[in-house]
Amino acid sequence: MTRSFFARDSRAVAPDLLNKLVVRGERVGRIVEVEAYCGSEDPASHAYRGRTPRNATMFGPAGHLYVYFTYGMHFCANVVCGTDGEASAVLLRGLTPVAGLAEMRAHRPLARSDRDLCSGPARLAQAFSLDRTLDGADLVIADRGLSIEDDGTPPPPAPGVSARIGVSAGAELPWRFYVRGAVGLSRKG
DNA sequence: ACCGGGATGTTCT
DNA sequence: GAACATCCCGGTG
Repeated sequence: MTRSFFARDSRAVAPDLLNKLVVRGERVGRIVEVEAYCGSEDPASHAYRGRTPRNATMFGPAGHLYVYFTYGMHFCANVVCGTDGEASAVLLRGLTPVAGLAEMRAHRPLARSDRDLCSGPARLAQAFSLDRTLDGADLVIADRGLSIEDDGTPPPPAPGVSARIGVSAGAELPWRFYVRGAVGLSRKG
């Protein structure tokens, strides 16, 4: 994808990311669920209370990956959006496994089925081996072998929209977007 | 199928 | 010292 694709408000980028591909070597997944986080205007965003060492990548230029560690054991991955200094991002929450499933399984030994390889933000991070070493990777130039690609499949004309999952502050904001009925959603829908 | 609780440690108050 | 953009397992129905 181009830099300008990401350099918009995360609430605009999020639905446009649906049906795009996450590519890392043999591993490929189609994006079916995302959430937008909007910097200073969003109480659920890590950037709400300003810049810290942890969220520094969010404040940088668009098109880079922001990876954070949570619950003492999980990584989650965001795509940085907006303009430099703005701190808006899109959380990747669910992918349909497309290729490289054997490699994904190897990194997700506890997954009950292939449907669960990438059906959640920490699950897909595990399946694609996304950790701290990927924080800041430039997705536009396939930095560290990771990129987001367009295979010509358009986003759904009418995506599912709901409140974001697992947040307390800003719980009412409808900034989760998903492909209805897709394999790899973090919840049935 | 659905629900409840424990794991585990970084980050910020 | 509390909260945390979660996951997994084992219980029950």
